[in-house]
Amino acid sequence: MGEETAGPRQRYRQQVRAEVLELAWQQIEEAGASALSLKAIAKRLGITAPALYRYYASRDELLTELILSAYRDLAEVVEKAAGSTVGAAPARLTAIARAIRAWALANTQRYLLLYGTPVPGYHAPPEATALATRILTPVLRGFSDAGHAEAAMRRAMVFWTRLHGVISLEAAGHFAGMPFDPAVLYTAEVASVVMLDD
Amino acid sequence: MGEETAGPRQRYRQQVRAEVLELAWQQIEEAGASALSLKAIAKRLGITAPALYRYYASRDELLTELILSAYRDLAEVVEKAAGSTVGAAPARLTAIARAIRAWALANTQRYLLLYGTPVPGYHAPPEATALATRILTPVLRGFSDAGHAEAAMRRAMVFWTRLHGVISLEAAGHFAGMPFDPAVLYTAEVASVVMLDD
DNA sequence: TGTACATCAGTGAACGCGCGTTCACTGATGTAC
DNA sequence: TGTACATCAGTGAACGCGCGTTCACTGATGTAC
Repeated sequence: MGEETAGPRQRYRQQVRAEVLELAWQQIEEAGASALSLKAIAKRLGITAPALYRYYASRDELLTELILSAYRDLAEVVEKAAGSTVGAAPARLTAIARAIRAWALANTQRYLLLYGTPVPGYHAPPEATALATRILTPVLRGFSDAGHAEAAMRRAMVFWTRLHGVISLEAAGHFAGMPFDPAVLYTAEVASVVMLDD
Repeated sequence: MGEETAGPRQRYRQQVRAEVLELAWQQIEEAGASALSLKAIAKRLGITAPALYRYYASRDELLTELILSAYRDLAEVVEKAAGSTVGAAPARLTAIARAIRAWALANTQRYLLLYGTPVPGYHAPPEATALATRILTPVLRGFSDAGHAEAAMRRAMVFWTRLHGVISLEAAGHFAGMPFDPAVLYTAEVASVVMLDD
């Protein structure tokens, strides 16, 4: 009790914590997750490094917070896309796929932090796995209209891997040398799995 | 001229260069590419760090050598798989796909170095792009049996992205929380693109 | 075969850098009476 | 409304660490005569 009536200090705390996250994202977006540095964030905040420890206990805790908030962000995007689309399942799945790609391209490093090469030495908390499945839930629901549970699961996995295949290569810049438009490829891949029947 | 008659010093040089690469791979396989450290390699070689500069001019040059040799390695694997399979194109493509996955799982970090999140601050040389297309060439040839060039190209890209989708998520450990066998999924995905017709 | 010289692998000390993290402290802000 | 006290955000100095890289050097090895 007393937690819901946050005093001015609590409010300030939350605000600075959010600012730290924001600056951390900027830093990651510029140079990748392994370049995340508490000292650099402190400098940009106009604060000395030790002061940061008032808000995050360690670099790992900050990284955890970043990953969880990215998962939550993406989960909301996916759920919103699923919710705002009326009509049949295929249309809903297509909307989800589009939303994911848009989010991934707008937040390249954030996407790679979630689904790319793992940060060496860092182990994600169990909560991350829970959020990852939460993101897949609307997809699973989209496929469960027709067929039994196991078939729906398999198609959800195909949905995930096919989309990730295009997005991750694009986000990592590996399409640079290829004479092919990833957007066109993506649309085709989405259709391939949404229309799939077996 | 005179290059082909390598003296003992030249031979020794090449041998140490190869040893350095080997230790670098071990290091990368253990802690990711961003953990690559000249000092650590030197220590493992039983040599002081400055001595390494006799063999590689900088960390970047070593990284370039690592990336190029990984590309060459994978290219050989793919070409060998393509060459040793007699018969129709689908069988050849399936063999290629199997070889790629086997290589990727045996050399997780090496695969991620080529196709995963790019190393921050490092820019691959143009030669890398050439090797990347060389790897795709047997795939392209496998699809060019039927259809015009552009269609073959598109199917090669689909081959690439679908396989990468499964492999990269598996290599990065993102299948851990999923109730699905990536090997089964991979086989199905390979079949999906090899059998594809449109 | 023996000697003089050139080559060059490897050493040890040192550089400047940025990192995460600790510690004892100051001083402003909020709270209780 | 005014004062005394507690809280706690932020400071500054310092720690140990590992990094890439340079420099002048030593000493073993290969080469030319």
